[in-house]
Amino acid sequence: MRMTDIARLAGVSTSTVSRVFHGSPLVNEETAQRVRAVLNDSRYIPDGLARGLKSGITNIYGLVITDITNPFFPEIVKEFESIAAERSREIMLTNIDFHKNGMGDSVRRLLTWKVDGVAILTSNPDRRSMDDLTANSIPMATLDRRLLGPGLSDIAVDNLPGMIQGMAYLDNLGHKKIGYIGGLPGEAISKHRRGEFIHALKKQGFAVRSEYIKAGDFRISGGAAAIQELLVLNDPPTAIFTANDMTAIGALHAAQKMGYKVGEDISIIGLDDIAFAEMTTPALTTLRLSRPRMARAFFDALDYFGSRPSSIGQQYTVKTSLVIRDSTGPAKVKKNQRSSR
Amino acid sequence: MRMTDIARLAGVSTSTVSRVFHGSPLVNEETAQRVRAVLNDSRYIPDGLARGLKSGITNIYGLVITDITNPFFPEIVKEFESIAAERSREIMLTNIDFHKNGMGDSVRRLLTWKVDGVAILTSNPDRRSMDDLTANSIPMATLDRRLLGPGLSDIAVDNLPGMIQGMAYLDNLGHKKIGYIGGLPGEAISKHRRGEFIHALKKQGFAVRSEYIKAGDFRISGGAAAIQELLVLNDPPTAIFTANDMTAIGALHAAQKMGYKVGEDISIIGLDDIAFAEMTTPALTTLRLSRPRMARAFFDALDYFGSRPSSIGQQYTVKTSLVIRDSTGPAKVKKNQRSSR
DNA sequence: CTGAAAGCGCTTACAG
DNA sequence: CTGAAAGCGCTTACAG
Repeated sequence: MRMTDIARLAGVSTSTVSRVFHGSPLVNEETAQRVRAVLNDSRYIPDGLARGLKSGITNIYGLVITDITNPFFPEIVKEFESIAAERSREIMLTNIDFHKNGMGDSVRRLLTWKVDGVAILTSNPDRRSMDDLTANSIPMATLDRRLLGPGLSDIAVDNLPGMIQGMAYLDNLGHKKIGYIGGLPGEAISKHRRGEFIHALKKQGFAVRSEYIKAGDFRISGGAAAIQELLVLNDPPTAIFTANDMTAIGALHAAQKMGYKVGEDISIIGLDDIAFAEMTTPALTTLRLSRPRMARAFFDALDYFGSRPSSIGQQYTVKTSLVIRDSTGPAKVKKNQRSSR
Repeated sequence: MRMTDIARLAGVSTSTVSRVFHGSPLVNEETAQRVRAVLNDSRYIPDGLARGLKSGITNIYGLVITDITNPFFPEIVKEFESIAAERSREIMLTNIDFHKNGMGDSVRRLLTWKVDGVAILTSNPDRRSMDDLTANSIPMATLDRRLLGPGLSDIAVDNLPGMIQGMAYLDNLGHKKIGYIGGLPGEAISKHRRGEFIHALKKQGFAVRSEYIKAGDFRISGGAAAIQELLVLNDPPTAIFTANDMTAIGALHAAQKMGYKVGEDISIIGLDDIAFAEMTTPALTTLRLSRPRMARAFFDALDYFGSRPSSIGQQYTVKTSLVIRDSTGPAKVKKNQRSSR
């Protein structure tokens, strides 16, 4: 059923149907009611292609994801979709992992569909692709890049509140020697996050010991490798922060394999609070990054540009907070350490 | 840059540009080369809206997901997207969890965008929505419903091979008493899956004991509740199959809380092999359901309809296979049980 | 082998 | 307050 059919049935022009459909006040109430009746009876569904072609607005937002199987992302996607559905927006999903051309292909496809905005959920979006988007006046929202521009907003993660809570909590438990397993060495986000760790460490009056700070890769394997190096030190840390939950989970398992009781012999703190953080044994103490808030920020960021796609974007920030579970506990004074004095 | 501009630059009509762009052989090679040069130089990106409006083909596939945060789905979505990208198809994602109108809104939105097909990744798609899709000649592929029709294919999961392997494996380990924690009682898939369990049980010559078969809900909580009932029996099972990994993980944690050593005192077998199955402690023995194969089947199912959206669909089947990890081990003869004789 | 023309289903100035 | 008309950027018979 096309708008033309509705118009014929209601005895008006398509112009009027279109106005009624979009709730324009420029229509006589009686006429509007008649049209609405026909619209409902026929269960009219508009043609998004025609509407988009004519108006230049598709109400589609593109979502560029690094790797949807990383449990951090589905929760954001879900919330984002939920908000989008409420506002009659669509989501076009592109996963860029394993695509040889990086973001290039994704963006090309998104441009084909004239999306109204793109949420880029990767820490390393490539410059060329972003330029293509800018050239076509398509607004973007990025993750933790902290760079703004025309049609470009950013959603940053502020780990400091959670880190500071975590340090105070560890201090209470008697910990003094705090380690850190970071993200991939090359990435800006890794550097920033490590900075936050050091800042919180100092704030609590803990010593900054460079041998306690290792790089990871945001994955299970990196966490496992790094904690092995830390636990093998002569005077190892008694508690360890990590750059994300995957790293913490890797560290947790590796420590267990080495014979440590996590939460007793060694305390481990994650970051993100993915759903599986409470499924590990012991359940993971972590810094929660609210996924609903992230999703809301991304949506707001894109929505903000509305009809002015080239206005300067805004910086949004989402804070973390400490969630205490069982992978942390009182600092343990090792018996063999005492006896060796 | 529109096609009109390309035509002007190349000194031909838009008809010719269109033909060249789509690789039609009806164009003189010299002309084609000239057009291709302009196409490349200008980095022409077609307008999907205009193309779709005119041709009736969008190359967009809709994906209807129950809950993207259930780790079973992202892996399918990822593979599906990867195949789609290769074939220049788009994915429009709709998550139906928490949407009051169930699939209704999702389908309405998908109809607005004239998607070429819809993959429905939920065990309970509502009839009305499917009828709407059928009425609009939009092909569908469903998950484990085992019903075909015009424009309707199905991807079934065959758990028997994995179940049978699992039974033989348990038999070797000396187990005789095998329990099962199923899915949500109402759903057809739960009934089917339980049937497969019983079939495999008999095939291995194990006794079918109704008190060993409990319902779950495909979630952590259901698995936890059910295993508590099983372990409290006078003569409890020594090994337990589950309807999915989430159920198994819930069971694993609950058993541990009750003081059981999983893999020693009690063996637990999951189903799916989600990524986190190897992250539990102990790592989960499970029946793997290949997600790449599932995704491929869904894509093929939709692709199959091509230009005949109303032809009768096909039944696809994906088999499971046993993956042995640490949540299973030799059957234990309980000391107190022996002494109580 | 190539182009002029119609038309997909809408929206939106414009005229009345 | 309402409608006729143009046009968004393509594709596709049709004619030559």
